[in-house]
Amino acid sequence: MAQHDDGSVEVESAQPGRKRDPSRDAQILDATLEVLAEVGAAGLTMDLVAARAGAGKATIYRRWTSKAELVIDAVAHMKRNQVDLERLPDTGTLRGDLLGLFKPQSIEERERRLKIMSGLASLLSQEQELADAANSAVVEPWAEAHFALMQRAVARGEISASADIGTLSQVIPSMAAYRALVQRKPFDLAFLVSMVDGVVMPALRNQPSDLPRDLSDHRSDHTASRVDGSPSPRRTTSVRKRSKP
Amino acid sequence: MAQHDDGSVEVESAQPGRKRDPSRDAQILDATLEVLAEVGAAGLTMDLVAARAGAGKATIYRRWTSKAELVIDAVAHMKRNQVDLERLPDTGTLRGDLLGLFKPQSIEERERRLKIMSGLASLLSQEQELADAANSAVVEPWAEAHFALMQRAVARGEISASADIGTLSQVIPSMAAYRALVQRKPFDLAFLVSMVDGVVMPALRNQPSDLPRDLSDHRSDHTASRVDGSPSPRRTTSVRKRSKP
DNA sequence: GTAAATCGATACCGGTTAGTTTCGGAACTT
DNA sequence: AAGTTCCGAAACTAACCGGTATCGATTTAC
Repeated sequence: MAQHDDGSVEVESAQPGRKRDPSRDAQILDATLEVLAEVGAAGLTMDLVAARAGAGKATIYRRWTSKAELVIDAVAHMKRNQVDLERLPDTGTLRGDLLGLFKPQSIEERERRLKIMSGLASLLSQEQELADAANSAVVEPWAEAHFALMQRAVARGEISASADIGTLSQVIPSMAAYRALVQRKPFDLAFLVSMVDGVVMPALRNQPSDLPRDLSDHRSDHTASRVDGSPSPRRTTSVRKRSKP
Repeated sequence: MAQHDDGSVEVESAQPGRKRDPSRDAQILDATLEVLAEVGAAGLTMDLVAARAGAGKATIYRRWTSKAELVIDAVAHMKRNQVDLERLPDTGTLRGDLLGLFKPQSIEERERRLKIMSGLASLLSQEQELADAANSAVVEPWAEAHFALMQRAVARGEISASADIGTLSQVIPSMAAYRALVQRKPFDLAFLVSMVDGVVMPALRNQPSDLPRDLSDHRSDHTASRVDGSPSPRRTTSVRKRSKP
């Protein structure tokens, strides 16, 4: 900023002409998020965003240099109104607090966020199939292994039979995958040890059954379907073609 | 299949000519995975795959109808050689078994898988920035909230101060994100309850410190950086441009 | 009122890439 | 050896899309 002799700071002399509306930015970012949630990042085009925002492409390029920057900015934009750390639930018990996080913040807002997140992943899965394939190729077998190990530990009496090993067997594989996929941190021994010693082993040493239940006690719908620990039937994603039409 | 009067089944009469080599399929799928790991799904082109496989594009299109099917098939293909449920470690303790899973299976093979998975997500992160933005917009604030709640529960004496709340505060948000991103299952109350009652609460009720340690006791490098539970400085992903060059 | 600046719309350019076609050669069957 | 089928290479087509340029309309400061 240029400093003048008289100590005044140089001000851009006001020019005639229309002013750029800054609130337009948010509208465009919102439109971007909507398109993202609908067609996914793979199907997102600048023309779609422009049409949705009721704007010209030129207007968008006047504000962001590229599609990449627009999308990144839009995703960062959705941070606003996220969980408010000043207004946390306070029910007296940790369990109540954790569950309380579910309701207070507008539930449809979280739904929207997850939809956008799915839209991002629809990069991953223009066809949902791809995400399925990745999950069943990497995470599921791993979770099955954990499940089998835990089941064996139950059998030998090392851990309580009432532990929710269906859920617990998915914790490390899922978090490792998320870590690799999004956080891009290595799956190293340090991570594994803190997961085993900080999460899984402590959890296994407690029976969840003697905890208070103030919400309906849904049993997990996502527990491993392999109750016997047997290997799952290998899902053959056979999309091979036999002959061309 | 046509049935004849004499009871014999019609057999395709063998024709002269070269036979299609089925092992070529696996080579092409492997090439696809290699390319996937190197340039990501976004940068994957049929020409790259063909070149890597030493094949013509026509050969690929003779076997798969589209790029999407090829990639899905390739991802499903990598399921082979996954964790072998028949050869699980057996160290006598669950903790040992869980940690034992880390070594036995060829470690570079798992590295490769995670690389492929990252390749898939490089859709997500043509620029790593996008994944960062998504993570810090959705998961991090959520984990911070959990961290704050847990810290409060420690302060009031409800849970042990030795619990690894840095790691534990990330469990539910990360798994919810993975669930939304890849598994495409809803984040509903049933899931939340089984995570809270099956994983987090049981884990919090145990001190990890009195567990046996037979591996170096790395403390988690991934614990929440907010040790005081204060809201993080809002990361302004400001990629906006000021003026066109 | 007028000049400057932004606006939405639209046409356009250029690069990329999925998918097709063609072709000469090689392999396998009879 | 002959006939047939598959092969890799490469040229080709067509579509899509990011990004730019242009234009007439509109707004606002002076």
